[in-house]
Amino acid sequence: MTDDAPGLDADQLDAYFALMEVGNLIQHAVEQQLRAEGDLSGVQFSILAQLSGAPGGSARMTDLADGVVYSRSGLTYQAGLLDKAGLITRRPSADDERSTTVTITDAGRARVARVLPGHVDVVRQMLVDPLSRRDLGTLGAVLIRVRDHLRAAPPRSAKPRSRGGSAKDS
Amino acid sequence: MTDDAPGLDADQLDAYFALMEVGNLIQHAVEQQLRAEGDLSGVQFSILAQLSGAPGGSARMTDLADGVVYSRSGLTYQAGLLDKAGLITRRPSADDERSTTVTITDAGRARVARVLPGHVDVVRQMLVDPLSRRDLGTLGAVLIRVRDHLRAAPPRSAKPRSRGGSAKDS
DNA sequence: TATTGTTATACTCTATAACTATA
DNA sequence: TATAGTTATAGAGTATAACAATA
Repeated sequence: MTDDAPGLDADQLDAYFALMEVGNLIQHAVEQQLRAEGDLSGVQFSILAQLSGAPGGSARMTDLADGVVYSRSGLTYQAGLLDKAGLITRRPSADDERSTTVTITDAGRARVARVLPGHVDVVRQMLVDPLSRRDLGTLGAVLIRVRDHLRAAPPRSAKPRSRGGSAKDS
Repeated sequence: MTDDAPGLDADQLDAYFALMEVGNLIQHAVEQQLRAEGDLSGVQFSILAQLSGAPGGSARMTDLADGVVYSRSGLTYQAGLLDKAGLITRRPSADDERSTTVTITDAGRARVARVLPGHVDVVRQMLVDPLSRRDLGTLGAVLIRVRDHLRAAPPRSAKPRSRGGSAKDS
């Protein structure tokens, strides 16, 4: 239907703009809270949170990169900061010496625990409270569908690395 | 109900994480497109788009700041770049000499027109296509409700400036 | 005195390319 | 040769505080 339309209709644009504005406002508020209460950036918190949920509190750099999008060097930079702060440790992986296994420390878990209440508070105030439980459920369901779609179709064309794969067209 | 709950339940967290991830992925893609096709950052595009829709293609710096969130100095910086590029003009406001009236130029409008198709394309691919029209409508409606809520209750506590207002408690 | 905007400055973050080491 | 990660470096962007000018 929307195949050769030069633009999007009003509803579609509204949804897009609202999504971006809401996302930015929440992100901004969350980053302020994380910085104030835990001296963490949003990215750093994401890394720690991801490790918290991982088996053994560990993951390889590559796994983390998949969840944080950023460039590898950017991840190395952030991991360096977290390491220096004693919130994670890094060591060569056991099975593959090329890999680095990142592990969250007790201090790291404590830091997450420290900022989590405030973090949750911000999310609740900005996103959860203004919606009925039912609407929030709907929102989540729809967004998860979008997310899965986006994960399945990564930055087509980008990623000179990591995608490697089958069809080398040169 | 969720009054003294220490955390959010799984559904609520899912919605939050999905929102942030989708927002970040789209923003990232959009910024790449804007940079590649129009040599614009996302913020710069926002400013130009806002001016495009304003009467006379003009707005005061303060009006722009309200729509872009960032600090005033950040806005001045971005406006400086747009000015240097010939995409906007700045001059003291007629009615209030303190204010700066920013106006989009023909070149500015042309630049917006140039990047818009690709911009719309990205949004369609990432957000519109994977959803039914109905789901997208629902998504938009819910997010708009959240957005209005957030706009009504600005960064409570923040903004030493601009909020001025009634109750000076000192 | 309050408000609008700019400037100076310091800092954080991200990306690109070159490089090392292991598979 | 391909993959995992780091390093060096450069550039963009943001925020804070001090400042100038008008209301």
